[in-house]
Amino acid sequence: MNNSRLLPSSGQPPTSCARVDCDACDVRALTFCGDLGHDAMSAVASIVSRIEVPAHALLAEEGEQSPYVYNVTAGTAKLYKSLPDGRTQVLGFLLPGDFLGLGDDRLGGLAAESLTRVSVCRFRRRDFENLQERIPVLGRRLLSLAQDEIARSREQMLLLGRKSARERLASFLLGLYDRLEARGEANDPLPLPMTRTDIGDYLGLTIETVSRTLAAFKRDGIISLDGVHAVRLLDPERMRSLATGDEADRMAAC
Amino acid sequence: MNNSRLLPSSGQPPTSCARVDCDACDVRALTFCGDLGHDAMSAVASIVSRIEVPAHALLAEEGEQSPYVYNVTAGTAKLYKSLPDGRTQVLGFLLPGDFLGLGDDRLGGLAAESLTRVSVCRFRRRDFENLQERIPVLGRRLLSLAQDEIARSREQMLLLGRKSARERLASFLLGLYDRLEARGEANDPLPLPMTRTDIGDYLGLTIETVSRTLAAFKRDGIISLDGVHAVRLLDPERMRSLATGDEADRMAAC
DNA sequence: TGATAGATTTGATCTGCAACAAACACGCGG
DNA sequence: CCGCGTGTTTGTTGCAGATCAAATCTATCA
Repeated sequence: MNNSRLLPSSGQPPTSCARVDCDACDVRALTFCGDLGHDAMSAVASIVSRIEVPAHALLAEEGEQSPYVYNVTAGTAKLYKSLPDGRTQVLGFLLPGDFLGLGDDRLGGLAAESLTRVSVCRFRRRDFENLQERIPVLGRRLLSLAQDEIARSREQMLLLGRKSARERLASFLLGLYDRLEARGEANDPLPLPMTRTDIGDYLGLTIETVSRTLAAFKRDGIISLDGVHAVRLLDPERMRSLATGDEADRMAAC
Repeated sequence: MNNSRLLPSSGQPPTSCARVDCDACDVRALTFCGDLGHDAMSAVASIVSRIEVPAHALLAEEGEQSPYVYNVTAGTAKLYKSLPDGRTQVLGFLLPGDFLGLGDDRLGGLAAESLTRVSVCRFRRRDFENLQERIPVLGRRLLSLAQDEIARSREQMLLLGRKSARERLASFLLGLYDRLEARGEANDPLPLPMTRTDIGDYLGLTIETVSRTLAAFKRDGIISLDGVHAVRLLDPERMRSLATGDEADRMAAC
């Protein structure tokens, strides 16, 4: 069913392995490297590999601990888990600046797949854990990232357990909008690199419901579709009230 | 709607504040205190208060950062988040040995309420964070707990997004069963200190569906009910295959 | 440019669970 | 021991979203 290529986990990296220039990195502030001093940074730089990953490649597989952890610097990836019969839940989308490697070594683990061409900083998990021992601030930074992740997961549990399809879509679009905003990336035509299937699997809906709900938003003048992989939020604040359930769909018949 | 009493957050503790004897603590191994040396332990002991909390008291409220973090040593509590119109999602149940304070200071935060009488070790958040700075192993231990939490949350997202009502109930019962097992606590008549409403809000179902599904399990001979607040899992392995969706309900009509 | 396969949209129908309703159990205080 | 309130079970009905089906769009490549 999933015919993605798995990245070779050893040997030469798929593409280039240029010398790493962390000073020029524009997602540093978003991840664990942000507030490291010069010595810590060179320790990090000494164990990193810059890798270019093609679209639709597996970065990690379910059921086995990935020997690597990653920091995404460009592109988009998805994290997901599946049931034996194929039902799958997308747990989140990784954007530039996001870290992959927290909690994915527990229980059944999770799978990670690039949706677009993706650039990552790759670390051997062992090396990375050693570094944590030696650089206390790194551990603290990771704990902070882990807490963000926990808070985000809880918000998503509320969505999956209690929100309607409209509220789910609104939350999703707005969440992406805000995350890109925070990164200083373009979000006015909001890019949607994932398929409708990915969106449905993220929101606990079917692709048909995703499609119909987007069509309804368009009819209601809340969004405009710019092809299949881009949306414009015509009224972000209206969208925000839809997402939180404030708006009890008062103006359905306008 | 929720008329629980909020614990006084200052002044004298609700009940006793006996001198703390961490050596005698039987949940130490389960939480962050587990592998601390003698010095670290006395540093922890110097900032802890042992508190007895009555049933149905709020330990933390949504929308504001609790000035405390807690370690549960006895009893059960629930964590939850709500939407403005009252729909609520229970995020988890705290059992003895569970830590409360990871990620609850982010975003809208969450509420925590005791279901039974609960004993906790309470720490002023500030004190606790200072301690983290001074005792590196503490931070590492918390990061590990945070990663467990992330993995558990992901499993729950899969449940909420993709599992049927039967699978959800089976997962819930089995999860509680296994957690009590891991703590060396009684689980054969499996105690259910929470209400059907709590279970429904945890699983993204209504109380009626919870009740009907339990009744169906009973008819199918998978469980027996021991009053309303205790269940016996008559065939844990059957339950396990139900929970993971392996069992495509092949034997419904027996 | 045209053929082809996969993705998306749209339509029709079905169903699992929600919503509403009412009977029932049980714990607690008088 | 009774009466009351809250929580639970059971019955009935309705609907949001799933499922099944088919038309349309889009991307890719010869």
